[in-house]
Amino acid sequence: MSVSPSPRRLARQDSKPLQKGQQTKAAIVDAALGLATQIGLEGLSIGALAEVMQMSKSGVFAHFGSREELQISVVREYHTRFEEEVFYPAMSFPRGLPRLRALFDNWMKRTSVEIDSGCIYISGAVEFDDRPGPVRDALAGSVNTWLSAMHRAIDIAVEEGHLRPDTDAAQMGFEIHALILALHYEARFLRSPQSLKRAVVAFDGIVSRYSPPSQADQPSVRRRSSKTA
Amino acid sequence: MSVSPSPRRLARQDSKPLQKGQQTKAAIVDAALGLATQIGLEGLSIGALAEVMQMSKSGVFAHFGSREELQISVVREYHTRFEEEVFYPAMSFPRGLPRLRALFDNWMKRTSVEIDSGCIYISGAVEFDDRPGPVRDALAGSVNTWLSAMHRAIDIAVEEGHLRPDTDAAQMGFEIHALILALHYEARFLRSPQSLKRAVVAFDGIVSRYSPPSQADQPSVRRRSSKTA
DNA sequence: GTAAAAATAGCACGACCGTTCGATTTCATC
DNA sequence: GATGAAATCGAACGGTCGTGCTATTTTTAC
Repeated sequence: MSVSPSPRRLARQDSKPLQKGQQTKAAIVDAALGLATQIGLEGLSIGALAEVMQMSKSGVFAHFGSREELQISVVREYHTRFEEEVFYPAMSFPRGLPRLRALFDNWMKRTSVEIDSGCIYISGAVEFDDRPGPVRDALAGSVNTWLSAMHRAIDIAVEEGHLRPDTDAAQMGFEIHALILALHYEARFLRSPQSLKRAVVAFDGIVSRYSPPSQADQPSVRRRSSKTA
Repeated sequence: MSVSPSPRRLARQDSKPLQKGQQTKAAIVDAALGLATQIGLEGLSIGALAEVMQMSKSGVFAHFGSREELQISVVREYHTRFEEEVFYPAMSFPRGLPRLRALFDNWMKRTSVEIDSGCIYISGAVEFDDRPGPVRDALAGSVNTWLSAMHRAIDIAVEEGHLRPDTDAAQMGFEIHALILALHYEARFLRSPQSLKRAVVAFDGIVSRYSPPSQADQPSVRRRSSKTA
């Protein structure tokens, strides 16, 4: 947690004054997220987490009451950061294609370029696709929220005339999602250095396929603001 | 193993006659593969495997000598079946686009339609992307072999004139691979029933983008043998 | 400063893990 | 059927796991 959740904030309103413990809980979740992005939500163990935090196992455990609750906290924290680093920054871009492209760019960076790479939306999907329960629900809920946001961005691009009027947002979203998954796979597992470039090229291909026929036959080159020029 | 490895076969040539044990070892690997496709290679435990096989833990263990060797055996078995069910059947299709499409169709079915779905090339990639060792090597080797085979199919389609001469096989392979990953993700984790259709539509989109300009502007509809007609 | 409350530590439990080893059973071969 | 080898079992070891208890320390509130 770079920005502390300001423990004093909730001192008002009732008798629960949000003590110091909440602060260390946030620190624990932060460390847990770091571990989870490397070894997965299932690989996350309270013992290892306690060692990183230099605390006792039971001290860590007491903050959550169960391992499952810890995992859910991690998913929620990841959701928050994903919003902050991928979604909100893209919202300041102009409606339509520029915004959609910003979403994709941020998503790519978040997923496989950053130091602590490894996306728990991807690893978690593999770990929990056969395991029902609250962790899976939290995971799927976050992913669906994010995918819906992307669909909305596509719809806006259609409204703005940047994409064909008959564009199926779910279909195009599927194809964009696919690129992120392939980027994650080939960059992280196969260690193919070309994959980032491949994802960008493929994204341009998708966009050109959904572009209205009025535009050039091959608008596949990058055009961030060339439309206004 | 539906077809037994014929224990008598090696009775010649030297003193190792390939006893009955090899047969049960094959049965163990078969059961292990079933477990691994559901809970992953990492989730595979010798105890659970022994229970399925109705054997003692040590009886199972003795066939492999280590858990890692068991995992590698599972990867090799999966590789063999993947070849048999995806690669070889497609080889009987005509060179070029029909064969490439057959590869994709078989791959789709294998990956997310069959009963025991869950592809260890996908789950394994997530589990071992940060964990070096022989299991990871075996996994990456198999995947690379398969991806290379697909690249060759693309190159053949170029030779046959079914795709543009400047087609980058690695790029197009990346995009096709992406569709399989998205299909696995959305069908298996998000349980979206539309995903198979989306993958097919997206594949047609990719093919049309790499099709030579001589063909129609929108050859995105299925055309298995319409070219000859 | 003192007392209540919250946070943390220490310890132990039962369960499962991979692995080892010696005993025992099953098999292949003469 | 006897014999040696191969396959399998049973029990145990050290380890880690999540979790539940009871102290003890630290923080908060008056």
